[in-house]
Amino acid sequence: MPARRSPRRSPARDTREDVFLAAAELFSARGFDGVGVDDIAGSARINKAMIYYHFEDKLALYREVVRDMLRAVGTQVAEIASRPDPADVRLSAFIAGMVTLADQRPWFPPLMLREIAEGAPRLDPDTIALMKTVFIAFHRILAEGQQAGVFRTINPVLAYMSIIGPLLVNAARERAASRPGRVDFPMFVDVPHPELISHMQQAALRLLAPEPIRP
Amino acid sequence: MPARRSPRRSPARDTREDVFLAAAELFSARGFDGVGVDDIAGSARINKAMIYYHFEDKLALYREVVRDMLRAVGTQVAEIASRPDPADVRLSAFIAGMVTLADQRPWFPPLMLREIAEGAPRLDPDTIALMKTVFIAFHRILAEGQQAGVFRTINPVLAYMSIIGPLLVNAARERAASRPGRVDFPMFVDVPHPELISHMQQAALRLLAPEPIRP
DNA sequence: TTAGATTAACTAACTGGTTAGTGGATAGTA
DNA sequence: TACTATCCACTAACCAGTTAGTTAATCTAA
Repeated sequence: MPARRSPRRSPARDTREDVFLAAAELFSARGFDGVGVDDIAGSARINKAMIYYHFEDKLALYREVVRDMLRAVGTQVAEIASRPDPADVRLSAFIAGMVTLADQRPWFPPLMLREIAEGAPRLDPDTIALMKTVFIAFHRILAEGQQAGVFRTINPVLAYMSIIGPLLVNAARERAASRPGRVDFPMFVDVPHPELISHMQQAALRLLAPEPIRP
Repeated sequence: MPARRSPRRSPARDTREDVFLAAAELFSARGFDGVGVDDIAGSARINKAMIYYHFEDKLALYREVVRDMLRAVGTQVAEIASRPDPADVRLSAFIAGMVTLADQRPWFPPLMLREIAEGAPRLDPDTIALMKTVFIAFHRILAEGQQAGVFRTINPVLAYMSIIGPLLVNAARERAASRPGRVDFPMFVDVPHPELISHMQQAALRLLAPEPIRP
């Protein structure tokens, strides 16, 4: 029998990793329901069946992407929160860390915004627990800063929103703008990361400063 | 010529409106691709074909939801921006107005976050233009405040993100928390709107205050 | 003032295309 | 040979959109 199969892919490639990255990219851009398993297979240049060989199903693949990203964020911010530095320094590091993580995993912000928008109905309890970790790390910095007198009294949830909200929205906006087929929007300009970081650090410190702005 | 009649089988029920509201609710919760036309029909308790009787197709229905919402936001913030009040007063009104609008059209924030996350690839130029309107209104308040010396120099895009980011994320978070099948999250607590408004107004004024926070 | 004509509003059942997931075969490797 | 990685071809379910036909409110004319 003559072999009618197409040639095998070179073993140097890590198929599982290829699938993961393609899935992260696509889920980030179009959401869970907006991406077909065939799309992922095509983007990763592998056969669709390989996805089911390496992952249980589409949902498990999606969860793995989200879990990977939340694990990275969670461990990093927990480390920052437990440093011996003063709270305002740790807060600045928290912000810089978030920007860096969004740079390393650019699919993180849009994916996160979607999960917030729909109340994370697809995530398992373990992954939800990782989301909590990030808030808890922020809350620790805030509470210790308040005890030390460098931060004012403030609703922690609102403070958290005021910091991660702009970071997520800005990152998602930039990412969407950089994708092909983007929309012409005066708002869709590039902001250099150093400028973004110092803006957000300044905004956070102004938000939390104990004295009123105009005595 | 005889006047065109306006027959209504059962005047108590407006089918088109029912479809619109069901679609807004579902698109907001699950996104364009996460909602089937059958879902909308079922939720509105009408036959699926009626959706195609009242709207061109699924995409046209989606666009109508987004356009309605952006029109309301656009006209309201344009009106606020053109008031004779000082810039800081207008900025506070801008924030209060956004919260009120999110209250009247609760599907607005999640839908908007999704559109930001994916770069609004489904929206037509007219709808995009409405999005620009909102930014332009904010920009006008900011620029006039800077000229009057009540606001400091700041990147307008970052300032915009710093204000609408928390508003959108917070509203989406609250909405997701109130939906059935929600997730248990310490962050998912209710924040009363007056508290939210005054927090965001204070945050915005602190962000834009000309003097450094610690002289 | 009533018998038909007209039309908006509606329904049930269908169609053609798509999608998540599978079964089974093949090839490289230890 | 046994095991792992890979691909082809298929299926069952689903989903956007259509079609043919029904119902009832209003209009027209004798």
